[in-house]
Amino acid sequence: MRNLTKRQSEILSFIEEYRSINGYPPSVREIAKRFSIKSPSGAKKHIDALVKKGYLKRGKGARTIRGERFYSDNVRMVPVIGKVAAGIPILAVENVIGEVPLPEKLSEGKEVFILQIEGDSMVNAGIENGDYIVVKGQQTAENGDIVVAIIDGDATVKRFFRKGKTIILQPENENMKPIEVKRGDFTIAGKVISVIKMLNGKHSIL
Amino acid sequence: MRNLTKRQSEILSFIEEYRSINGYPPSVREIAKRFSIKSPSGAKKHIDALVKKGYLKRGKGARTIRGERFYSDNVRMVPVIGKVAAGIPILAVENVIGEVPLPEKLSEGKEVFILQIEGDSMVNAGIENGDYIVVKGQQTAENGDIVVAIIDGDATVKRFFRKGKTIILQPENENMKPIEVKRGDFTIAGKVISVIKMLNGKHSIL
DNA sequence: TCTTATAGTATACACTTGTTCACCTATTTA
DNA sequence: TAAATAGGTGAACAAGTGTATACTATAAGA
Repeated sequence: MRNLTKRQSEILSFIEEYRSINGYPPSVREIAKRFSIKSPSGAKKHIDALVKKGYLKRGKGARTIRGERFYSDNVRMVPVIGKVAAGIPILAVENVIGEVPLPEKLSEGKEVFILQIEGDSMVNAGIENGDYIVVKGQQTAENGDIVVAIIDGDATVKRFFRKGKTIILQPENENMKPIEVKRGDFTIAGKVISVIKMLNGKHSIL
Repeated sequence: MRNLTKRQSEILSFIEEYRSINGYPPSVREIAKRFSIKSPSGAKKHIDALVKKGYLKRGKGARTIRGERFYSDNVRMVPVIGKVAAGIPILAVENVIGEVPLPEKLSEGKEVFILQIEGDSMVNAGIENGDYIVVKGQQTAENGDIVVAIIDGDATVKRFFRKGKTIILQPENENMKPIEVKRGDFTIAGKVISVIKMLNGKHSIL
């Protein structure tokens, strides 16, 4: 990546901003208009320079300016689950207290939901009381995965291990002991794919 | 939002996917081609239906299809900053490696950006190597805030304290000592408002 | 039965858009 | 000094693109 002139940098910023706001890139003439350049060829020179320096790419046809960076801007609405009521499936509408739009990489797969953590059993994994976890709904897990497990109707977050026929749910807290599950009323609700910590005032994601 | 027909749903998905891959939406004829519709007006009918049902909006000119749910006002595109190059302002385009849409509560204010953490100096605050922090750009801070500080061109994340005239940058790691800053080349880039931990495969938010 | 919505074909047209070419002026570099 | 780079103007043109119109056909509802 070579250095940009002040003008080129301004124009690149405008293209990014325009695209971010509108969802599609500006036309050459719109760029020219924004910078009071009176001829489309004037703006084109800048675009060509930005392409040459590796900041932009061009497709065929109208409005096909493309930033070299990858834009992961698919957004999916993800339900936020409140206190899980006993006997009601975790994703049932009764448990949903809100919805949050999350980007693709934070909401991979289809059955994704958000839970707020109560308790300190996973502090050593960086998951603290009040944090939100993004959970990918699945019924299986591999050794070492952090999972949301339902034991006798109560949801709990632990690290999952299977040793032969017994399943061990391991807290990440030196003051707490692992839970050994022997096929009681036990299901895996999902796997934790990311953690969101709110440090602002209300500590709320909604 | 009214229901979509199977065909309309397919076409909406294609538009979203195309835009996600290319950075700009498809033209009417490209949509027609993809679905072996032999006339542009055939594809246009579907677009009109999707607009009517509230899933798409149209601008003026070529390739100005806009997905309605991507750009609801409670989502804001937030730049992801790569390695901060010396001498270049942290938010300059040269440092930006991508963009991620974040919900309102995760992107409050205007000058918000995302940084990836290098190092373990804040582990006791639940901020670990590889985590992403959402930073609200501001030049001041209050005692106890976790801030991104620039010292001699290097960006560092620490807890901020001011005692009289000296500023103390406190790591959250028992193995590290606090840094005392005496008004050298020191600026605050922003305050950390949330932390995003990626536990999935690639640990990448992009 | 009539109406509406969905889905598609074919043709035509106007406007948007990208691009090229010639020409101009500074500033920087070899 | 000559050459390259950056920045800009103006006119003209070809291709891409959106849209309108007319026509056909099927399925669902009132």
